[in-house]
Amino acid sequence: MSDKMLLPAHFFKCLADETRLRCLLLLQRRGELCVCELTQALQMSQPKISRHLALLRTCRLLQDRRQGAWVYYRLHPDLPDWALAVLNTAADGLVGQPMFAEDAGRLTGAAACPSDWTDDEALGALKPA
Amino acid sequence: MSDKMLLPAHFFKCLADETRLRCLLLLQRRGELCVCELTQALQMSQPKISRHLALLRTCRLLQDRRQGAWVYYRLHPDLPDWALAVLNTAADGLVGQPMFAEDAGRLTGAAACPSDWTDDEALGALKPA
DNA sequence: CTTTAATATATGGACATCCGTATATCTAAA
DNA sequence: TTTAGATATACGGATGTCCATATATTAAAG
Repeated sequence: MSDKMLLPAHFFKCLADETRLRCLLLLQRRGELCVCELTQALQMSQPKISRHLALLRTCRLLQDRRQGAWVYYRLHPDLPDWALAVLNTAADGLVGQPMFAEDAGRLTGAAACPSDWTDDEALGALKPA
Repeated sequence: MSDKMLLPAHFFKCLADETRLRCLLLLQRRGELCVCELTQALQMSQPKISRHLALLRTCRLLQDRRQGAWVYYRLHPDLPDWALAVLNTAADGLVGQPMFAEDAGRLTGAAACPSDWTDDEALGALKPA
């Protein structure tokens, strides 16, 4: 859990929890999501989601970006090739399973935070406030 | 841990231990190995290897085959497509890392059990003894 | 039946993980 | 500065994991 290289077994431990796996697969598909969107998609308590996201950030699987009151998470851009390949393969293979499909479905619904911006807008606007 | 469908998070938990991951990747490459070969390749105690293999068999990731005093393990033929795809992707991406390359290297060395048979010979011969 | 080699399991302790609940932090706006 | 919403962390307790050691099982050979 330090700043060392990502060990394969450690990486898989991150995927070995249903909450974390569902977050990661959703982020692999959607690119970037805030905590409240994930909370709504997975229908879990905010502290539970937040705790797992913090774990994934500490392990360098996720990167966070603060924008006002919201914190957006995405897959870490420095993820090793093998890890990204595993995530992509897992997402491709599991996207059809009900649990993950339903998570994605709940995401298209009500969006309480400004998540309908494009990435460029989200990254460029409202920052030099 | 029962006879239910393989849950993704449960599958990844099986990969989340270094010993189990090394066994699985070796089996993905070599097809079939006995306990003593794995013990030698990973340089770990026999009870430790055996315990992890039993876990993987219980979870339906591995299938075992008894041949005389030896027990051979291989990836379970009924593994779901998504699980096999993840294993293949992981093996492709990790085969170059020292730890896994060294495991494979120790396998080519001294073979105490009749592991130099082909699969056909191993499956067909010496059975109606 | 005894021995030996290969493999499996039992036991118990050290440590890690996960969760719900409560509370703290942070930001924007009033 | 107060308020409110979004997010993070602390605290305990229940449960799970991993290991080393010792012992049991199984099969072939003698």
